[in-house]
Amino acid sequence: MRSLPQKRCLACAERCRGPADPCQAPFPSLGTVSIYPSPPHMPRPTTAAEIRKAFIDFFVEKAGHTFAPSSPVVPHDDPTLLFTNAGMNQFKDVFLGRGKRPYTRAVNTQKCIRAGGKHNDLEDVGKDTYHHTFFEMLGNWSFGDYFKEESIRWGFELLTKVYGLDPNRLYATWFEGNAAAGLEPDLDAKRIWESLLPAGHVLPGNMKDNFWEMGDTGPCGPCTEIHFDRIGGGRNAASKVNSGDPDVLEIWNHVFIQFNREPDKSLKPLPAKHVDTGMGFERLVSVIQDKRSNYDTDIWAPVFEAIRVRTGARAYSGKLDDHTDIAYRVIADHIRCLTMALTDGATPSNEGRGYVLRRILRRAVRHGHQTLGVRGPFLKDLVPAVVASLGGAFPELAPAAKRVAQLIEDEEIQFGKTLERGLALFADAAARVKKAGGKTISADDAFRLHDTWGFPIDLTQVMAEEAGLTVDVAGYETLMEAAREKSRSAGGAETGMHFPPDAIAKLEELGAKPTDDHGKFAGKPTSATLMAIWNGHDFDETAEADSTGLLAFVFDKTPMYAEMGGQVADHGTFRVDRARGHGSDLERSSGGNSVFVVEDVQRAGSYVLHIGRVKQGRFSCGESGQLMLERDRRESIRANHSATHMLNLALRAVAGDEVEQKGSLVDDEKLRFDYAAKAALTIDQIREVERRVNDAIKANLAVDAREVPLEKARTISGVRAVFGERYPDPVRVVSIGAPVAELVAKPDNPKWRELSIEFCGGTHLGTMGEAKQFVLLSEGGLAAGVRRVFALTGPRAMAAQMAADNLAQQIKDAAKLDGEALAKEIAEIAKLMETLEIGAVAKVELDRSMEPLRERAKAARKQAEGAARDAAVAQAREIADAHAKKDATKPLVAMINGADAPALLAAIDCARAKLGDTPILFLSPDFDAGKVAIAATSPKPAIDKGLKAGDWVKAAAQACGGAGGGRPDTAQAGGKDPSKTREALEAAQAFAAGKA
RNA sequence: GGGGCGUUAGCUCAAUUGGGAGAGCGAUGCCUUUGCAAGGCAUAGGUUACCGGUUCGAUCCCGGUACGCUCCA
Repeated sequence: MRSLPQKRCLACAERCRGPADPCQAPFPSLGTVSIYPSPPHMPRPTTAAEIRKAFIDFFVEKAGHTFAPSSPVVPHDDPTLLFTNAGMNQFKDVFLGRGKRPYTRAVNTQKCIRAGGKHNDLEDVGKDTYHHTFFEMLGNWSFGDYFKEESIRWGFELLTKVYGLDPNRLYATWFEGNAAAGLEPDLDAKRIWESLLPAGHVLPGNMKDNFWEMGDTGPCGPCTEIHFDRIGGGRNAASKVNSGDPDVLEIWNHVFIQFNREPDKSLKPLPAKHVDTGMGFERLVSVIQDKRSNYDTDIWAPVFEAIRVRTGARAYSGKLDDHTDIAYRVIADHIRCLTMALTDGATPSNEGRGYVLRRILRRAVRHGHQTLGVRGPFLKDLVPAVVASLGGAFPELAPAAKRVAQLIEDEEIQFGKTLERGLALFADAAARVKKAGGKTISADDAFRLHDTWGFPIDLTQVMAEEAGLTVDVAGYETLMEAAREKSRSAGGAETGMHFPPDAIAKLEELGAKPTDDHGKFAGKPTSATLMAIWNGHDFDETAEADSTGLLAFVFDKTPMYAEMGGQVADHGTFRVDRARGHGSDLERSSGGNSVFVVEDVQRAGSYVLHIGRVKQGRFSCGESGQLMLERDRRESIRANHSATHMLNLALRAVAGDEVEQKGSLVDDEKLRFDYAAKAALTIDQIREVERRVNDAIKANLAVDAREVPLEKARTISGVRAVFGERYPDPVRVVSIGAPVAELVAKPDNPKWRELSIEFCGGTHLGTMGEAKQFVLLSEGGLAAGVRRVFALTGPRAMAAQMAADNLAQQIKDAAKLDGEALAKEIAEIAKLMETLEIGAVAKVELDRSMEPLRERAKAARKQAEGAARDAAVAQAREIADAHAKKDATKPLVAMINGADAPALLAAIDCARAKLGDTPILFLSPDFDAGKVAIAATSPKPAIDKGLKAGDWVKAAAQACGGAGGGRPDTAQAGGKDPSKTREALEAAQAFAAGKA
């Protein structure tokens, strides 16, 4: 390792080349920026690791940026996003005006995945040199701080001075404007670039290339792209910019965010202007290392080597259309993506992002199996190579490696099963085609193989080819498109209230102060002033009871908790009681109270929105009144939230330290807790978890919450923080069992590990005793490696306990019953156990105590069935013997007592054995059930004469109000009127006589 | 979020106009064999996932729920 001193350069001009030298000629237009230090004298970064480090160092050291580590590729708090797909994702709230950071300049390398969403590069991976599902995005950001001038000039300096790229090979594009969209050209960017680059290297660009939008709505603005010509040599490559030429490629995009795209498609200027830049790391490395393909850089070499060793394939040779090389690229890309996504907490599954991961994995497996000839799981063995190559930049990889490899192996095995089943189904389809003399696997078969059984279409094609068949791919595509359309068209409508960033800005303009919500923890009735009324589109001055739809009220202060951190919002009311002196004289004289019912509470920037409806009267901005929350609801939520913390602690104690919170939901009815764990909890573990939480309740442990500086708070031993979550500074620490002050006084005390200490902004109990009782309702799997438990507290928990106790008693009482009464009672109890809320432990115990009862009921049922059958057979024997003595050839019609359909059939069998070729019909009335069972058999000779058993029983059944049928040789029927048994018998006799 | 498919004995799976729930493997017992491997015979094992509906009758048809597989967004 080289380690040269990083001296600041004082005579940079000697080494710096290029048209603009910031060391010598600082940007004249920028007072503060011009004095940033000169680039350090260090060797040109050449390895990927050096290049990454140089980027971050440049912005941190030169321009006061804060290094903000990459957020996880799995966004924890953005449901609109499948994966983190750009560097700005973690700052989205800042751009939307909803959040703030303690800094205004940030830099990082962001882990990104582009697959499955709006940006989907999955299908392109392997075919070219630059598409990846996983990649790093280098970026620097300004949050209402510097703008175009600094951003462009620093970018230029980094590329030319630090990385040593030749300015004559750089090109820049600027937004030319769009009259139709009402957008001015970005002449600022044009001017700045013209001062830096050779003439002819600064090019206008259109809406598509140079106007950036985050999505259909949201922040947007013009951007300027920096392109690099790999060939150089003094040529002018301007015509090749943005033309798809792989040798002239975009490397860095600087976006200047200054507008917000509204739902009605109009553009509104943002209150604060931002800079968002992104530079593809892998691409930059290829440029600096002078390789024509990203895959030829040192980023991929270790992963390729691991693939070679594991699969025994020949070495990677970098050819574009060579199948082995394609397989190398696909597998290397996909294993990087999978390792990172799984490390960050995603799991392969059958929906959402998990499904994207499953597809990625299967694609890699197929390339390995089909092209490289591997058998069995092998991707899992490549994880260490990824960790080795990326673990330095992303320290979270190494500790997760073992778990990730296990997940991958499980998934590979599962895919193996899918393939095996698919192969069998394919063989079936192929055999059918061949039998019919065809040559083509039908579109239906191909589609079903894919859609229902997950058998990939290209595999079907390969298999068909080997069997000398073809596949109707065109028809398959048609079916596929139809299925896609069906999925798309079924999109649901969005609900809720839209509160755009410019509404926040307008509130600020109107001088509305941020909502003071310090009272939310106490939740006491608060006298508040109505500052603004938002109707979903505009601000109103007043609101009346007959106005339809939801409104959002903003107050100067509030006792209500807005939905956050998995805790639901408070409900409540806002009242103006004019008789008591609120409101204007006019309104008072008009009399009456006004009531606004709050159904939801949301945060928007620093404001709290109280969303609901006017129930009575009218409201005007500026009025004061009482804000009150629903007390019972809040109490239940508090109990459930504190219990959730204790549950987290208890789970860790019982199921091991690897228990990692994956999410939680606390509302007024229950609590839900998701966590990562290898195995399901045993019933004993559930009992133990329950006991621990209940012990805390019995001990009436005090719950304390206090804000602590983040740095300090992180040092408290045993503190629980949700992975990937962003915490404010200072952070609120919630501790159960010791005052926060004590924790902070001695943060490394190992005793704290036994307490529940979490970063949490939710509302909690004063003492655990208020929760009264805790019952764990159920435990189950959510996805591979993720478990979910539901639990209750307070009155609901007590009710669950009582229900369990009652059922236990009911089961005890049922033990005294016998026969049918017992069976009925068992069914009754089973139904109650399904419908009632009962603890998981109680459920298992009740089930166990039911077991002997079920056994007994079953034995009794079998015995009863056996007895009924024996009785029926005994009667049949007598009847048959008597008949044999009289006239064995005549059809036999007789009544049997107390036989149901199966018993009748047994009786028929018995009689037939004795009588040989005699047609037999038995029937048996059941007066209790109001039914008549009928069964008949007819031997071949009788059938030939027209006595078909099916018709015979039908004739008998119709005579007693029923119907029936069956095969000519055996048939069953039933009547509904036992009082007409005689008629049925006569009808059967008559029918048989007519045929014989 | 929307589709498709599945759930039958301990396991793998059959069962068509809706009419008597089966096979193979495994288990158990007995027989054969000096013993083993094995073979022969017999037996047990089922609320056809759950709930409701249609029907004289539902594994089968219809609706719902749960779980699993799978495709799409």
